[in-house]
Amino acid sequence: MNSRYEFTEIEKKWRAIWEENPINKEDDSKPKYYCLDMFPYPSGSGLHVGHWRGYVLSDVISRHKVIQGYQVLHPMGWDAFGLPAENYAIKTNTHPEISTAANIANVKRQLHEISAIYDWDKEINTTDKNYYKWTQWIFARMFEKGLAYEKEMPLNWCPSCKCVLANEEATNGVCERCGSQVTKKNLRQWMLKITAYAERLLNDLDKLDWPEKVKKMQSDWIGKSYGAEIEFKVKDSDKVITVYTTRPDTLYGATFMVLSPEHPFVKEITTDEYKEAMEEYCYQASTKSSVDRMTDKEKTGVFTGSYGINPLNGALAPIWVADYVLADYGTGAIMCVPAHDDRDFEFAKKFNLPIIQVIIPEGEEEKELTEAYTGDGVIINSPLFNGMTAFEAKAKAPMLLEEKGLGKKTVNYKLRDWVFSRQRYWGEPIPLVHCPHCGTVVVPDDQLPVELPEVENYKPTDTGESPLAAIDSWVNTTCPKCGGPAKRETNTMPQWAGSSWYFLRYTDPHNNEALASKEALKKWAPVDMYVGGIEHAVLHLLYARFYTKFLHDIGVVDFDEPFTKLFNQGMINKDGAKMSKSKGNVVSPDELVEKYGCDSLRMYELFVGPPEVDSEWDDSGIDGVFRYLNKVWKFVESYKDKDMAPTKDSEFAKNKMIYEIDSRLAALTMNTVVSGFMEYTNKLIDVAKAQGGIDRSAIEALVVLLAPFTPHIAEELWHELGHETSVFEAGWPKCDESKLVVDEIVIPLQINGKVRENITVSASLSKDEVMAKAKEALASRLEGKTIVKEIYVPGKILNIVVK
RNA sequence: GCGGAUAUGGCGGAACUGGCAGACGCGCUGGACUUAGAAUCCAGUCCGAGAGGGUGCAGGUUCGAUUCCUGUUAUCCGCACCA
Repeated sequence: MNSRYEFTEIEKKWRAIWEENPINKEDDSKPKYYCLDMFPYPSGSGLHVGHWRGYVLSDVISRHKVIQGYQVLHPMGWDAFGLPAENYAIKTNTHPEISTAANIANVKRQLHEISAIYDWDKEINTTDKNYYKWTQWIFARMFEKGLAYEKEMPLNWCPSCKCVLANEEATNGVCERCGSQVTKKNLRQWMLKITAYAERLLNDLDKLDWPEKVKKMQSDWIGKSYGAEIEFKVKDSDKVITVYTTRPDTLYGATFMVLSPEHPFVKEITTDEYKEAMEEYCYQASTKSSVDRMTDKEKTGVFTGSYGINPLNGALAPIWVADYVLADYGTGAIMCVPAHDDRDFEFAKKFNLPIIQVIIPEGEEEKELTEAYTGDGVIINSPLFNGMTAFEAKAKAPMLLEEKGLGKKTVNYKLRDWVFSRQRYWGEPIPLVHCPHCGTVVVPDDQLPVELPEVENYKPTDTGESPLAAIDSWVNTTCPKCGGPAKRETNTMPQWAGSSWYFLRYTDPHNNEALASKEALKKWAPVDMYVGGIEHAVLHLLYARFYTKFLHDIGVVDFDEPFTKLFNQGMINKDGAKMSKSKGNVVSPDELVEKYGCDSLRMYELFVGPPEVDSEWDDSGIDGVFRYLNKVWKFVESYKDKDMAPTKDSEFAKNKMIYEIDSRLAALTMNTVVSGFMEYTNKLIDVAKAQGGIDRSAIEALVVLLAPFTPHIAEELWHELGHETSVFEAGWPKCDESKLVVDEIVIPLQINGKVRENITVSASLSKDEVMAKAKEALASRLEGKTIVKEIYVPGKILNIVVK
C-alpha cells in the first residue's frame, strides 16, 4: 500500500473498473429507487462548481441506496432544444444540431469527472427524433381530448427573443430567459388547457413530500379564490353585467362598477357623450405593455354614462371602464366597494364617487374613512346581513344570494391556460396540418415524428411567424384525412414540452412502440427523489405535474404525480453573486479535480453549507477535506494490521459514528455529515492511539460509510483491507444501540442558570444522590446563599437557584 | 403593497423535542521538523486583564431561551391592481 494518498491514480483506476463493471446493476430481486437530477441544458460554457452541487448530492443519495441493497435508476440526459443553440445558429449559420452535439460532448466529459453512477445506456436527448416523436405523440393525444386549442388573444411578446411567452415565463413583466421587458401582441396561438387541471394540481400538492416553499409558490400561482358571481342589470338596457367578487358580504356598499377595457359590453353601453373619450382610453389600454399596466400605480378610467342596478336594493351604480380590472380574470367586470377595498377606495377618491360603509370594527362607531377598512367587523347598512360579522357574512352571502336568485357561488383561479406555441426554429414541430376542407387535422401516429426541416435562415421574424413558415417544401403537404393539399402548422413547442415527461422516458429510452413500456414504468416510476434548483418551482414542475395527470387520465401511467420527493439545492455564489461568464466569477471544477481529486471536491461541495441554502464558494476550504482524506488514508494504513478484539471504547466510537452519520444522512444535512466524519474519525484515531490498535470492524465501518461520498478512496481502502468485492456490496453498517449505553455521565452544574462546574457521576444515580454530589462540588459558591429551587434534568443538567 | 425565509466569532457554519453557545472546517498566532520553503505534526484562537458579557435590536415567558411569544430593523426570495 502506498504510504501517500495518490488520488489521481486511485480515481483513474476505479473509474475504469466501474466502467467495465458498474456497481449498480438492475436486479429485480431488489427494491427499486429512482433518483433523478433535473437534466441540464447543454450550454457552451460547461459546468461550474455550482452545477456539481446538485449532481454530487443526488449521486450520494443514489450510491447510498445501492449499498443499502436497492436497484437504482440514476439517469442523465439533455434538455437540448432552446434558444442559445438557435441564436448561435443565427450568428454563425451552424445548424443547432452541430453546436448542441459539441456542447453535449463537453458537458458529458465534465459529468464523468464527478464519477456519478449515471447509466449512460439510458441517456436521452429531447432533440432526438425518436424522443420528440413521443413529445409530439402526447400533444396529439391532448389535441384529440380537446386540451389543445387555438386562440387569438393579446399575448406576452418578448421583443428580444421575438417569441411569445407563457404567463409562467413572463412574471414581473420580464422575459424569464433574457430579462427583456415583455410587451403585448395580438396573435393566434396554440394553448393547452392546463386550467382544466387547476383543482387537481392544487389539491394533490398535499400528497407531495416537497419543500413547503415550492408548494406555496404553486398554490399561489394556481390562485384559487372563493366568492360569488352577482348579476347587475344595466339601467335602460337589456344588458346584464355579471361581476365576480370574493366579498359578496359588502354588496350593499357597492357604489359603482368597473369593466375592463376589453369587456364586450363597453361599446354598447357607452353613451354618446363619452364615446370619444372611451375609444381613446381603450386604445391606449390595448397598447400599454404589461409592465406599464403593472407599474402605473395611478388609477385611470372613463365613465360609460350607464348605470348598473344593485340587485339587493336597486341602488344605481355608475359603470366605469378602467384598466385596473383585468379582462381574463373572473368575468372581467367588478362591483366596487370603496369603503372596503384599497383599489376601489383610491378610484372613488380620484373620481369623486360615493363611499358607503357596511362594516365597522367591533365596538367602534361609524366615522369617515381615510383609507379602506379591510378587516373583520360588524355588518351595518345591509338589511340582509345586519348583525353578522363580516367573516360570517362572507361565508353565508353566496348561499343567501343564490337562494334569492341574484347570483351564484363561484370559485376562480389565477392560473391561465398555457400558451404552447413558439415562433422559433429549434423546437418540436407541432404535429398538426391545416386543411382547407377538413380544418385542423392532427398528424397520424404512424407519420410521427414530424421532423424539423433544414432551413437556410434561422432568424425569427417580427411578425410572429416561425422561420419554418418560409420553407414552402415543408409547409406544403397533404391532408392526412382527405389527401388534398394542406399546410403544416409552422409554430414549434416551447422548451418545456420535452422536459414535461422526460422522467418517464428514462425507464425505457429506446422503445419505439410507446413512450415507455407499461412494465418499465411500473418498475421504476414515479421518481422517488428529484434534485434540482428552485428556479423551476412553477414552470417545469407545474407543467410536468400537468402532463403526468393527463397521461394518467388516458391510461399511459398509473400514478398521477411524477415526483414523490423534491429537493432544491441552493446556488453556489462567488463574490456574492451568481456565477456567470459575463461577471467573470465562474469557478471551474476541472482544475480543482486535478489538484485535489474528485473525492475531495465531492466532499467539499457538500461541506460548503446546508444543501438547500445558497452558499458562497471559497477555494481555500477544500484544503480541509483534502487533509481529512489524507488523515483517513493514514489511519487505515497505520492500523489495518493492528487488529484487536473490540473494546468498550472502540465499540462506542464505531456505533456512535454509524448512528450520527446515518441520522444526518437521512435528514439530508450533508454539511453535518461531513463534519460528523471528521469528528468521529478523530475519535476512532484517539481510541486506536490509546489502545495501540483497533478492531478491524471499526475501520471497515468508516470505509463503507464514506463510500457514497468519496467512492474512489473508499473502494481502494476496502480492497487494501483485503476484500475482493466492491465496497458497494458491503451492506450499510448498522448501529448497535446497546453499545451506546454509558455508565458514567458528565453533568454540568448551574447556579442561577450559569454553568459553574462539571461532575462525572454514575448514570444510575438518583436525583438526590446527584444533588448531594453537586452541592459538595459547589460548596464554596453556595456558602451564605439560600437555595430557592433545585432542578435536575436526569442525565442532562442540574440547576440550583439561590438568593 | 401582500406573502415567505434568514440574521450566531475574522470567514463558512454546528447546536436533535427549551438544557454546557461557537461542534467541524477555513484563516490566523506560536512551536516542532527543515539550510530554506512547501507539506506534515503539536498547541492556541467569541469578547474581556478580571469580575463578567455575549446568538441583528427592544421587551416578555421560564429555574434555564440561538430555540417559544410580542414588537422592531436589515437582507434575500416569491407574487404584483387576480376584485
